Amino acid sequence: MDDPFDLSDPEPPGPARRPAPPAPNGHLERLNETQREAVETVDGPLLVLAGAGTGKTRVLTTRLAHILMQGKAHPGQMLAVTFTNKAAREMRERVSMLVGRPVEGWWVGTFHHLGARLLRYHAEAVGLTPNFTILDADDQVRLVKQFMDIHEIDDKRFPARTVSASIQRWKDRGLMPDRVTANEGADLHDGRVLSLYTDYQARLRQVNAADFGDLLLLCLELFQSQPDVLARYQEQFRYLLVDEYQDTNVAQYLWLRMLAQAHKNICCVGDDDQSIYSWRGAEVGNILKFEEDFPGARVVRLERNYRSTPHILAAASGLIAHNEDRLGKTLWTEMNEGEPVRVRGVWDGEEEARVVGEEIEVLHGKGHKLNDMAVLVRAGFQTREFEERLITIGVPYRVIGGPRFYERQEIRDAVAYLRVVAQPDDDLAFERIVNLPKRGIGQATLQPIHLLARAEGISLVRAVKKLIETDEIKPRARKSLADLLADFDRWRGLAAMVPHPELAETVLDESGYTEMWKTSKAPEAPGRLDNLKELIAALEDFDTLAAFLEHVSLVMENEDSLIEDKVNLMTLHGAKGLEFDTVFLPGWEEGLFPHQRALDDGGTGGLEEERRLAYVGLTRAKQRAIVSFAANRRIYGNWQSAVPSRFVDELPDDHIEMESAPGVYGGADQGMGGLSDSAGFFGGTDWRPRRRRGRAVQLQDTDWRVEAREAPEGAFNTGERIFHQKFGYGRILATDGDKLEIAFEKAGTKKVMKSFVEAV
DNA sequence: CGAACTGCATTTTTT
DNA sequence: ATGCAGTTCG
Repeated sequence: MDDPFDLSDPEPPGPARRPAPPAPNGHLERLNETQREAVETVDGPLLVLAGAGTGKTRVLTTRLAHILMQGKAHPGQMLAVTFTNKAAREMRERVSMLVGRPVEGWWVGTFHHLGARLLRYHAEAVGLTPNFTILDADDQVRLVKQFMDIHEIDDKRFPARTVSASIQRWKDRGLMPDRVTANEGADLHDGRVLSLYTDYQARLRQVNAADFGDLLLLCLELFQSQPDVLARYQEQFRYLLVDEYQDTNVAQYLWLRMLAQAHKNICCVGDDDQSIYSWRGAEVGNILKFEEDFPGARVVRLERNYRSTPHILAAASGLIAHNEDRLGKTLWTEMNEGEPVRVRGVWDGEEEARVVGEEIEVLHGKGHKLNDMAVLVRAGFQTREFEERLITIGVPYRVIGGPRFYERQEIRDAVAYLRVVAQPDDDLAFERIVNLPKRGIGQATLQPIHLLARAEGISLVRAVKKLIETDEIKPRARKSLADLLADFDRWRGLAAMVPHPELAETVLDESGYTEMWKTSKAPEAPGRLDNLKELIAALEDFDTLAAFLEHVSLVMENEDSLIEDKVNLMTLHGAKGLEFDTVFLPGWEEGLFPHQRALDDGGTGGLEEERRLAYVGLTRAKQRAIVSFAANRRIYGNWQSAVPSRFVDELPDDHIEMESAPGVYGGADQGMGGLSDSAGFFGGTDWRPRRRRGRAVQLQDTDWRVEAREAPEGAFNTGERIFHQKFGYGRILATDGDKLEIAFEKAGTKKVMKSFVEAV
């Protein structure tokens, strides 16, 4: 597909080539009334409000298949846009499945992917060449950093990360530097951030690069400056489909609106109650005002839920009803009642993890798959406690959303080498590897190069070329640089001769990069070498080096095979779009969830977004949801008492069941005294959840009184040998308030509550 | 130029 | 507690 306007499908259009329909409308029969309406309302703007678990993906894919099979459009005339590559891939697969053969030539992908594709065809029109580099978040920050000093930005108050984020936010709103109002620009460090943005943008052009925001913004620029180009795409895209519309930002909205103008067949699918990304520029407003933006729009609500039990659904609905800013939906289901959502107070994070671990073991023992269970936390660091616990009890788990393959240092280094070869003016890549492995090129050498590059508006590599002719650089460094440039040239020559995986291997070897890790005695060095091998292997999957590099910038993803049976640990954000039989929702405490930070700088809106997060969490559960909160939590190394989240109180009583921690441990009297005066969390020994006055609490007070264990208070001395129910025998290393640091014979050194320890 | 030290912040994340 | 980044010293 080199011609952007080439609409041809591999096969000629027309009824003759339509796939032999297994049953013409067979796909529609598996849909309910409203789903069917959403699928069949093909012409004109359509907003599908798809509540959690209402079969959104099925509607989406069936709709696309329907359009194709009705012969309304051929693939090249359809554009379907998603946020993640995973979603795009799924859509591609499922539509092909429905149609009964691979669908080729349609525009499916992420906003950025499609934006990049358009820009490659029209790069010159926006001041780039077609092989422009796509900068990832890390590159952006480093580029910003280079301008910090020139603009005299106080990096205490405005670190490069923050400045970069501000630029991103402007871009999210479709604002190039000249469009940011003076007023608003002045707000940020007297306009210094804005002027940096101007320079940053100019620099991107100079080095033939685009950041993520540009992939959309430059499209907008293109469409504005070349109406004929826009017109041809408008004509081409007869049917547009947008997934997760509540997550779109202004730039994406503008992009869509422009492209949809001719045929106005745009279908946006989303759920305002699941909008949890405002902090990265998403505008819930887009979904709230769809009907204004596209006059005559139909709105279809998908409200029948196929995922969760009535109790779970009711709990989630009751919670989200506390939000004001919503379109409103009423989810219902025909499933059997199921279990109420369980809500459990525990003493501290450790107990929380232990109790979750026990529950997992019990369920697993009853034949439930670990894959069907998930622990969803508010913040990444919270997974640690659960990981430790799961390791101790030997339950396999995976953490979803950890560091990704292409974000690893060695991979980024290697990719930088490839970028330097493929994109000669790629400054960021050049800087990354210029002294890696060590070539004796430090700040002193780099500075004049930067100055020249800046002064003449040329790339660093070009500046180096000029400077090594002079004696401005010390001989040693000059030699190094000259050698390096010679290497670059040689590699570029080689690029035409050998397949790119081989080229990559050569580059990494000859540059000394591989050698660097081979000789490294760092414990992680062998792993890094393995990763480099994996990278070379990954190159085989691409036709060209350029294709690979685009993939690296745009498609950084984790693929953890779901083949092995493991418990899933992830953040609530990471869980959106997923579902599990059993969902654990720990850490429901004020300050942690809702997160203090969201409250502080998000105000009411921030709170509502947190509540939507809670809603997302609950609605991930098919069979069981277990919410928990701890009375004490260690935050940044020190213990703090905690108050249960307001969200706990917002769960409707009829659909929850308050529990004490099961098992012999459980809260217990011990240490309660120290707590009751601070947080008022429990009312003395007779602990009962706060503020749940007089309502139908399932368990009686007596149930809350957990069997007290004979905990020999204060009887422990350093060096003493003890026994712990879970960790076994050990020796006390130190005492720390209610806790003891103990060297266990099997489990290693841990801090445990005094109350769980018995003298031997 | 590189290694050690000190200080500081520490939500969420895709592309 | 911990990690990262910037600074300082060898």
